[in-house]
Amino acid sequence: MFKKILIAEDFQDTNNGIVNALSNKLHISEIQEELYCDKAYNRIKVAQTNNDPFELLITDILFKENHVDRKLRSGIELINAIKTIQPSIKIIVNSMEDNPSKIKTLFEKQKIDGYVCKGRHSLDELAEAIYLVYQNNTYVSPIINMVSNNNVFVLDEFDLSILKELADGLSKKEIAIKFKINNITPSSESTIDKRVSKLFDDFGAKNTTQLIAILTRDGLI
Amino acid sequence: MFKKILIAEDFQDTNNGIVNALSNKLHISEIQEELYCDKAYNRIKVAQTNNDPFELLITDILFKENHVDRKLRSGIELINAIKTIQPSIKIIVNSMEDNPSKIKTLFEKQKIDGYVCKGRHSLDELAEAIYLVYQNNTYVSPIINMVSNNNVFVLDEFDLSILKELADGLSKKEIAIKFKINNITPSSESTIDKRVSKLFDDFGAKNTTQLIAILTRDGLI
DNA sequence: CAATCCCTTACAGATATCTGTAAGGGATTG
DNA sequence: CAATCCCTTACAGATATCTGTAAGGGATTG
Repeated sequence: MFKKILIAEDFQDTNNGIVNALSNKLHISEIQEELYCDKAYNRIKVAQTNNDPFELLITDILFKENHVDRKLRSGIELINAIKTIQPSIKIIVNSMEDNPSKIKTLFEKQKIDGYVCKGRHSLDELAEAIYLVYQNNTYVSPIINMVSNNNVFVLDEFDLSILKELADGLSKKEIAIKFKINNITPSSESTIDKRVSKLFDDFGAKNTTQLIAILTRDGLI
Repeated sequence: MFKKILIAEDFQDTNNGIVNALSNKLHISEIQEELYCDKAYNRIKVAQTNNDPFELLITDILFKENHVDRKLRSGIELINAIKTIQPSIKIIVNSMEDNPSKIKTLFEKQKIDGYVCKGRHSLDELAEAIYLVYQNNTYVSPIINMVSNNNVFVLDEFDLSILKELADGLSKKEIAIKFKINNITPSSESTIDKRVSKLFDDFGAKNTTQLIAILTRDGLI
């Protein structure tokens, strides 16, 4: 079993709960914890320099802002940074996110080894995840339906650019002008119109306002 | 100090963390925990019937849905239900919510005794809150600026009705018709227009789409 | 009780949104 | 290489949005 684990999680109660559970259930000798991404990064870097590296990182995605200046602003940035200095480290993400396509991206881009969705069985699932990841397998919380995700409509970069500008209060004419200035193509108002109308169909929205409401609520923009 | 406490919190890790911390720090003899609102309610009811009531409830606001049928769907509903059977019980809410006006409402309507915002100091704050609430004082996490809230624009019921319909894709004309049918007054399209325009100013939005984006992101609708 | 304030409502005019039609052009197919 | 498909673009017409003006009416103020 893993001997040295780091937990990065900004909620003190959750952090504490994980440490306690892992100490009791899995008998891991060294569990350290950090409340900030930057500190977690430094700790992993130092451990590696001292030839006593961490074997597993358990991290959240969202970290609350506060007055402290920080370079790494999210679990994703933390993982990216750590993977460049210690690519072999195992990573399990423990977060509230339940959007399958976002979790899929974590496995594909961040090359994580396990995903545990915070909920009524987090701790049991986390123990299971650690067990499987130790054996070079992957783990995803059963509540996340990774299969049905194939039918879900995917927003590409162009769609997202349009949607973000709309949520920012720009009219389609203004977006067309902005795209032309920034050499984003296609850029005609008509094409933007067409794209947004297609999204109405995909997401069952009657107009732009409802579309933005749906996507904002789902955290897609 | 309190002798009998119930914790209602659906995240197993958080729940576990709170129980551990309170056992160690405050030496409270009886700490029970529940992952569901309905079960928390029953436990409090039974304890009261047996003349061994809980003295303090620590609860979250949001509870994840799952396949289980449930009557009480949120911490707020749980508090309301409990206050009707045991008005004297002390209540501390422990949640991610950081909107001052929503927290203010909890104190005014749900008559809670303390509010702890989940974060890097949750456990320390929770211990402090329990200590103060035991002495019949109230507690609010310092990060919540309850004072500046006075300047924050408040959405009344009428504003909310309009905004929810807009987010649901109805045009202003359709909203006017719906209001007339449901005898919600005022109901003219012109008045609805005016209200929404005022909200543009309040929240710095250029149009309806941006307004709904802002309010949805902030969780106000 | 007259003046004032605030809310509701109507209406008008300039834009913006939404839907549908159609043309053109690059890429793919047979 | 002709046919087809898909994407981009333009344009038109019906609605919807947004802003501003103004009238009326109830509540408050002096």
